[in-house]
Amino acid sequence: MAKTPVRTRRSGSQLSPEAIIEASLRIAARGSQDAFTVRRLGEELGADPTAIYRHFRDKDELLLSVADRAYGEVLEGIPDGLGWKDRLRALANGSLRVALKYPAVASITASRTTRRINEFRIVELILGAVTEAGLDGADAALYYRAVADALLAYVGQSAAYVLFAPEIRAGDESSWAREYRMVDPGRFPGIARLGTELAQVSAEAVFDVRVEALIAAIEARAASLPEDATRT
Amino acid sequence: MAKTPVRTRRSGSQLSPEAIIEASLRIAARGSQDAFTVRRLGEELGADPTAIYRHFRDKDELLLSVADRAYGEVLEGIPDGLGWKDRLRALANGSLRVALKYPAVASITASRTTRRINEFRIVELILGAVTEAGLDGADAALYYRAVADALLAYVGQSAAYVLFAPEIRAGDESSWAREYRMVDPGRFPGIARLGTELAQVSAEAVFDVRVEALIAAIEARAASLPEDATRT
DNA sequence: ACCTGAACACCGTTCAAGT
DNA sequence: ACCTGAACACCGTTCAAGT
Repeated sequence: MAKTPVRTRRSGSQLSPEAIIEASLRIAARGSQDAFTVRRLGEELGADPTAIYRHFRDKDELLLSVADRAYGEVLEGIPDGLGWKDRLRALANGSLRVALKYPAVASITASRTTRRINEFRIVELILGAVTEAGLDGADAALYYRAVADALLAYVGQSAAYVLFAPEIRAGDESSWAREYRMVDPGRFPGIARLGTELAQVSAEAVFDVRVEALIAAIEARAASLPEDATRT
Repeated sequence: MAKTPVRTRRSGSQLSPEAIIEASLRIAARGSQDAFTVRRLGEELGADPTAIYRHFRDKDELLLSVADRAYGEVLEGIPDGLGWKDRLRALANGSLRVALKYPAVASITASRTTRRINEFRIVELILGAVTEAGLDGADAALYYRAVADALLAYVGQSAAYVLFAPEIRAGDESSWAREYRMVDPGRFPGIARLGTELAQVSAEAVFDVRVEALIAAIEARAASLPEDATRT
């Protein structure tokens, strides 16, 4: 029984890069209950697992293409007409949303460059925001990188976390309520005093603090520049 | 030929958790040229690969123990007597240094909790810093989490990056000089205008911006509180 | 031109057998 | 009480063979 393929699309077997990317996203959307492997991909496509090597050099090239498709989903969710701060907030929130939708992709992509069209669009969006904030030249480049790398790191971290096996996650989550509540108050006074508050912090609030810290840093840098920085 | 084990410590084979952790750190310190696998660990110890299961439940439990040992190295590098800002800077710089020393460990630990002694000490250090900055209660807990998660995300991202195969890294690094220089200036004016500056941003400068943004956020939050926040 | 399937060189982990 | 080694259920990828 247990071996019948999910979708039997054999014989014809007309594969294409698009079909493979879409199948990858379907698998990635299943989160921790379905690993994103070449063999699983073959099953999902109703083809031999190695058939994808006819359309992508290796799994890494496929991954970058899939990630760029996910970037496209992020961009679709960002409305027009926002000021630079709200544009960055929309980018951050959208990135987190899409990363949690496809955690297997987001967790691997966190330190990668897709060098594809939607990444270009996101780079342009961030550059536009820091420029609108009043930065230019080396400053704009530096703060662009800080924002881009930080966002990738944040959402990649969140994605990796939801991918952990449930037992591991349960252990990590309960640690504030267990191990951290049993520390010696003499040796760890801060932990003992703030144990309750530490257990109650929400991931959303932490994410907000981190995003707002970046926005404030851009604003502070722009404010520290000489007035004549009103570029043409 | 090619099969002689690196260190033959057989027959006696007196393994211990400490010896296994130290062998793990030696392997992890070899970075991308030597994967941190159970089989490699057996070779390093001059024992059968599966012998470690007599001392650790599974690879994950070993990893957390190894990570906590690495946290100890971070703490050793932080001098006494620093103010809260310099303490956080020393923690950030030390974390990055140790993460790049043992990238295989740091890249996996970025979204984990070791629940071991040195993690407690780092939590206490950060809590002490935000308290000294003037935060308390839910605020202290929230900004603790923002700092801790951000640091883990930053150094984990950096560690994952140096672990990539050289070809992949070369492709990512050259992208600013190649793909990003060939974009259509009409469609991506920001990229076209700042291409040179983007290629020149250093990873250290980006890291600094991110760390200083966190410190400034703590300071701003503390400054926004009513005066009477001079706790007992 | 594209797909198949056996095969290779890897993983982490279990378990019966040794000492 | 601890270590060994065969074995299992996985990985990504190559390549000769099919159509």
